[in-house]
Amino acid sequence: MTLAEKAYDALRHDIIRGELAPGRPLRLADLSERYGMGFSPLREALNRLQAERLVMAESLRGFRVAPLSLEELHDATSLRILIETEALCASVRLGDDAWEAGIVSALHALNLQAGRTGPEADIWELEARHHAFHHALLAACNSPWTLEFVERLYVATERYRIPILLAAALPAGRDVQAEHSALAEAALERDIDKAVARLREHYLRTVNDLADVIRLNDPRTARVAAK
Amino acid sequence: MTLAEKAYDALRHDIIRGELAPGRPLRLADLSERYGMGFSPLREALNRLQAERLVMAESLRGFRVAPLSLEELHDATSLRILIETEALCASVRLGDDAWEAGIVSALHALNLQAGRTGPEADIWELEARHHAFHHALLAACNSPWTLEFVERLYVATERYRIPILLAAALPAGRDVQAEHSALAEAALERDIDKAVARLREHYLRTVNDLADVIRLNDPRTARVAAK
DNA sequence: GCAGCGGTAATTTTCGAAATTTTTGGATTT
DNA sequence: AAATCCAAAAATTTCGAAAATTACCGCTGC
Repeated sequence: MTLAEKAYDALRHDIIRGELAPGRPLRLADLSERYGMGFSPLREALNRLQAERLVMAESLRGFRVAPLSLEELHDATSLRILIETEALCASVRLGDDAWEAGIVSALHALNLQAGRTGPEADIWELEARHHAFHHALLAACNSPWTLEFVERLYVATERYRIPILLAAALPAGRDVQAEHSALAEAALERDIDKAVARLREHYLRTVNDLADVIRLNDPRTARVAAK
Repeated sequence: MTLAEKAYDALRHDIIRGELAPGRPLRLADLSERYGMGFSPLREALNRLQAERLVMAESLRGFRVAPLSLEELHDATSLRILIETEALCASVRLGDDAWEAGIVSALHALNLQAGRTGPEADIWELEARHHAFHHALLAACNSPWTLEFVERLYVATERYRIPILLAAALPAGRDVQAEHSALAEAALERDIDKAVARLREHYLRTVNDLADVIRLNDPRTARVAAK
């Protein structure tokens, strides 16, 4: 693995997890020290991330972490629902035994981690298994372009979930694991309409929860929201 | 404009137009001579194009122009229809006077160029206006993510149209300009169902024409197709 | 005939410094 | 006091060479 690839993985990892905060300038001298390499591999990684919209670049003024906005969250979620519901339809139609097994396996692993508490509870392991579960549902859709866009939108929206993940601040009255199980159940039963409806509901609830948290944390709306 | 940006534009341009053929290795020494710059800006451009799937990279083995395949054409077209029909719905719902004017203007410019013959006929100017027309239809959808994906899929499918463009080899019996006019008409009438149906038809006809030409040019299927 | 093996050439990758541009801070002027 | 300008500092961008890896080619041995 080349240094440029390591730089890409490390930067992407740190941006997605929020260790490099949205909007933060990415100075080459800093990154060079942080990741222990020269400018060349870093610039190559930054250019790749720029094309993925995780990094913004301005001519002769360097790079910064792409900012977040409530508008973008809604935009990305709407498109996600459109693309993922279509992909889910295709997967349910085309999925074979391996697809079913992948869903069962990913759901089980996700539930195991979700049930862990104390020192075993690792929010990032949970996040990885959540990602894997959603991917497993769509894996049989047989469309590389769809899977690429799904991945792009997953990453784009994952950054918005970090405050909730870190605070473990899910609203009371929502059982996300039950939603996942019901989603898997509908898919395995090959009930397209039910599966699609549950996927859409799952995302709409998530985006609403996220929007609430973001509004609460936004100083401009904090007073209004606190009413 | 930095050299890296010039390199990105030039490489993208040459790949899309087929001047750098699909599958061709992109050696840095060649590119350095071709574009008159050092390795650094070229590598940055290649990394951006890799993220856009116009270039494939393999660790320590350099870059090559991304190959084409009939499967990818069908995959990209299906997804294009899904995303663009949704974007067209939104545009028809949200579009204002400027949106309507943009469509009328782009259609007129496209028709002007399509009518030109002899030395005035410039296939690449026609292509640019075709691109602009399709963009104008969706420009009011108010979704940056959608527009990015539309652009990605347009570029991905444009490479397949080059043989037809260069040969001016459209099948007899198809009037593409009439399709464009009908599409614009339905959109301006705010008839969502009609506009969406015409857009879908437009793309399905195109992909069928392209598939025919590709099969004809493919030595493996040439004999069968010639029957 | 051909699979394996060295060694050379070609190529990619990375670094460090030079060139270029932007930013900063203070002195000067209006 | 605000605006302007200039030089120093900081940052990005680019180059050219060094380092590392792969590809090629003739050779050997079976």
